Amino acid sequence: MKIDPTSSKDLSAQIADAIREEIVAGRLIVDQRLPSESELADYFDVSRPTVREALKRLAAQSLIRTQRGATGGAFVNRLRFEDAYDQQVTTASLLLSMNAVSFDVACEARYALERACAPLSAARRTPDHLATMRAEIHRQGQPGLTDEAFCASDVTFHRALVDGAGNKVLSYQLAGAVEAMQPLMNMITFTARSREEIIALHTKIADAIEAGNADATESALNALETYTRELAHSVVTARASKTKEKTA
Amino acid sequence: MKIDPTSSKDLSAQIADAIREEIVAGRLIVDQRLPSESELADYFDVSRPTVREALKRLAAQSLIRTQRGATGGAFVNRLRFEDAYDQQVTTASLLLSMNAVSFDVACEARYALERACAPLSAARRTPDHLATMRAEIHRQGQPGLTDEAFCASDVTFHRALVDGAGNKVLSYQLAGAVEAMQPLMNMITFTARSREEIIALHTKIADAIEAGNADATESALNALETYTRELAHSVVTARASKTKEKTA
DNA sequence: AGACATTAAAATGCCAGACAATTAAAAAAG
DNA sequence: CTTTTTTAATTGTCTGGCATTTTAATGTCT
Repeated sequence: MKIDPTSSKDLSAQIADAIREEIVAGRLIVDQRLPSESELADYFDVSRPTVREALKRLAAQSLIRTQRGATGGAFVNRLRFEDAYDQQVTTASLLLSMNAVSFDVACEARYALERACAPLSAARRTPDHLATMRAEIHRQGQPGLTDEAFCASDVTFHRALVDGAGNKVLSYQLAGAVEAMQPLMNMITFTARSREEIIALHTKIADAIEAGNADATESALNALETYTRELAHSVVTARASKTKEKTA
Repeated sequence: MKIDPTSSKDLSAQIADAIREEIVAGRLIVDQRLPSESELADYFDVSRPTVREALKRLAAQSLIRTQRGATGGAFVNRLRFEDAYDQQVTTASLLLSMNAVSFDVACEARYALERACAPLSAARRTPDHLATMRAEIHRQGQPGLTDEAFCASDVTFHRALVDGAGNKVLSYQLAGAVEAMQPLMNMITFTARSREEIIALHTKIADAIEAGNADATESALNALETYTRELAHSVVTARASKTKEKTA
């Protein structure tokens, strides 16, 4: 575990990299205590603030947790799926918004991933997952529901579908894709008319899942993808013509 | 943008959260300069080291970059797919190793995701992608190839398959799943015999992709998944009986 | 006036030392 | 033996400073 004082990188970044490497390689294991900040400062021959900056970097990635007091210190953190979700969602959202990812590309990715879950979910979903899906469909049909609430319900519905596959790794991977889409989805304000259609397609999906029919689930998802993309295009077209009107 | 000095959380964590929120909400945009460390310290009524710890947290997530000198400072960073890959791979690897995710679960997720790319890749892959796949298959057939090199080549092959879909979001999501599997795959040391079979299946996949045949690609991937899992089981069983022998 | 060297200013990077807050263990008191 | 007090270790935070880097401004010479 060494650092290079002549490198162009920050010392704190180098120290963080060195410790991260130890964790990834398994030489520092879960719940193991790191040396105290003073000891690390001595070891790397830097000051305590510099060590602290390095530890904060690791903490930002949930790789360590710190505890105060006599038996306190920095401990290797067991990275939980729940912790990773948030980071995944934040990262995926920013990737989409900062790289001008088009609605089509994001939508295609999302439904491709979701279709990957469909057969598993049709086979394994518990009554709980199905109940969640039905409940959200019901909520989506209620009049007076705001666009934001409709979108949130949509996310919950799709997450239930994904979680129904009963594979935590899949759920983790999909969380980012589904939730990061929400801001983009919000650009399409759901009219009463399009909600009706979406609810019908959601019902089709839930029925297929309930029947354990993988093919039907997949084709229902296909229909939903097609409809969503058409909707987006019509919104974009409508906006474009409106802009033209104004500039004319 | 406020912090609560009575909160149990670190001040630096609160400040990082506050700034992150500004970035995610789009109130701080790409390449915008943040106030200097001293100004932030004044604003949040904390010391400069505390502000610095907060900024290092954000830097660890690639949300900001810093620059020294007269016109330097912290700038909102454009999160690139390449930057996100590494974090995604690290996070996914640790999730698998720290949560005792079984080979079966990880394998299932990986191939489910990969099948999601298959139809798109069959339709859109460029000659480049195909050439990469063929080259890796050839490499895998060479005698004297180490297990590590074979695994690395396997990863490259599958990444070419995924990238062939021509969807950056999909590639990003799958990078973690595919690469994080490598340590688990390494547990199955590939014998000369199993390599033969895997190469045959890889060839089947490449042929299907070249022919633009989505169904054939999918079934070839299915065959590969089945074979991989059988291989893993046989290895586990063999190890178990060996252990029994020793203890007996 | 223009080119080059010097200086100044602003910002981050880093350090030393200190004190506060927290926590658990050790010691003392009952 | 139980409860209370003390002590020690550790992280959290602050103050103040110096080093380094980079740009802009200034001055100087041709």
